[in-house]
Amino acid sequence: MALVKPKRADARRNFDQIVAAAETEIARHGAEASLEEIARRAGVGSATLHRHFPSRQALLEAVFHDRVEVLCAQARELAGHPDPGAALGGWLRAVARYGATTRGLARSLLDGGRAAEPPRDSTCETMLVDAGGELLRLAHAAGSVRPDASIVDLLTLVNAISLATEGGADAAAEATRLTDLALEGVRPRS
Amino acid sequence: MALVKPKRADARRNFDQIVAAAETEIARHGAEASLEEIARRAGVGSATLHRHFPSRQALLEAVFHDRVEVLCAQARELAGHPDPGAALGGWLRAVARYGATTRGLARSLLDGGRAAEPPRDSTCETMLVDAGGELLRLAHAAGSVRPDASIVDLLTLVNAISLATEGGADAAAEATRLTDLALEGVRPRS
DNA sequence: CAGGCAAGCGGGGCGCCACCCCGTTTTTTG
DNA sequence: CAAAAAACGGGGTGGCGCCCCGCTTGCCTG
Repeated sequence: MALVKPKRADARRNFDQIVAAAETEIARHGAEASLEEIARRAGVGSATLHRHFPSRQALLEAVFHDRVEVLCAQARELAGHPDPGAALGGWLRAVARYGATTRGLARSLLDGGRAAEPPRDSTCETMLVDAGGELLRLAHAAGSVRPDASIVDLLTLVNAISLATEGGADAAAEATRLTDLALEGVRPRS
Repeated sequence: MALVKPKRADARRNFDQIVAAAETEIARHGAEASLEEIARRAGVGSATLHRHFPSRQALLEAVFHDRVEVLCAQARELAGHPDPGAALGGWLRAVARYGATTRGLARSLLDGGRAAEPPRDSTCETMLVDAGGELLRLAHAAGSVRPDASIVDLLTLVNAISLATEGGADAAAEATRLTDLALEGVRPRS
């Protein structure tokens, strides 16, 4: 929470240019976009890219941080909703839709979960876990969610759906439909 | 259905050796294993590998064909089960477990679904769709599955779960748990 | 405002990979 | 057994991720 180590002006400029270039390049070619190409489009040597982002995952986190923050803000907003079960469901649907339509995001979150590296705080994954955890807590209290469902389970499920539907025709609709299926269950309600 | 074009003896031998090498190499390094390394271990030039398998997907299909066939056989067996809903559920759980514990399989099925290439029949995906479709038909008839759930939906869901849990500690248990969650629904049963 | 120094830069090299060309070898066939 | 057909594989090409190291640039102090 302390202020970040101040960077030199050119370093910050390059950092931003790399993130911007990565954003368009990942949107075009997915999470496996060429780092060399990103550096080229950012007008930067490839060594500079690797210095700022020691791993592909680090770059992905930087690219998607803002978008994930938006989802977290939505979660905080929904926390005031009168029906906690509906709030949680709605948020999970939103997460699924977001992941399915934003190329690379789902893959990024998946790898983030398995990172062998120092699980630095404030990763996209922990942000979502924290924001969603509160919604789940409320839903649990209201008895509208199975008690054995954890937030990590739910996010894994939703993220898996994003991953599987990403890139298909009308990925948003597909992701929403599958999320509905998983939330309501495959067996018909009595 | 007709007999396949007879191959030369050495061609068949190399084919088999490549598949065997790919099997161990994919088990070790996942679906993105190095094709060069596979060729090397098979004692074959890389050109030979590319001649037999024009795409990575083609190789994956060859490697996993037998294992998928086993799953399909299980489905046919379960078709005689007295409770069609339980039969379908059990089979989907089995598919999830299989995909989560067999490195590369889930990825292979996912890419297979989005293949831009000639969707040749008898792919792993169509095999599973056919075998599972029969189970779903029976379950639908018995009213133990939501009518709007298609077999493609269910397999996509289950495969997504495999993909997300693959590689984690105790992937089988995790995959089974998430599949349960999706089948029963996140909302508690009344 | 000037000078020194550390922080940052990026060209270029290394090792690995997918994919393909084409002269050579092996198998089949009549 | 010889010629045609089929398959083989060494080696080339282009691209990539990653890193080393001599050079440049911005910053901070006096």
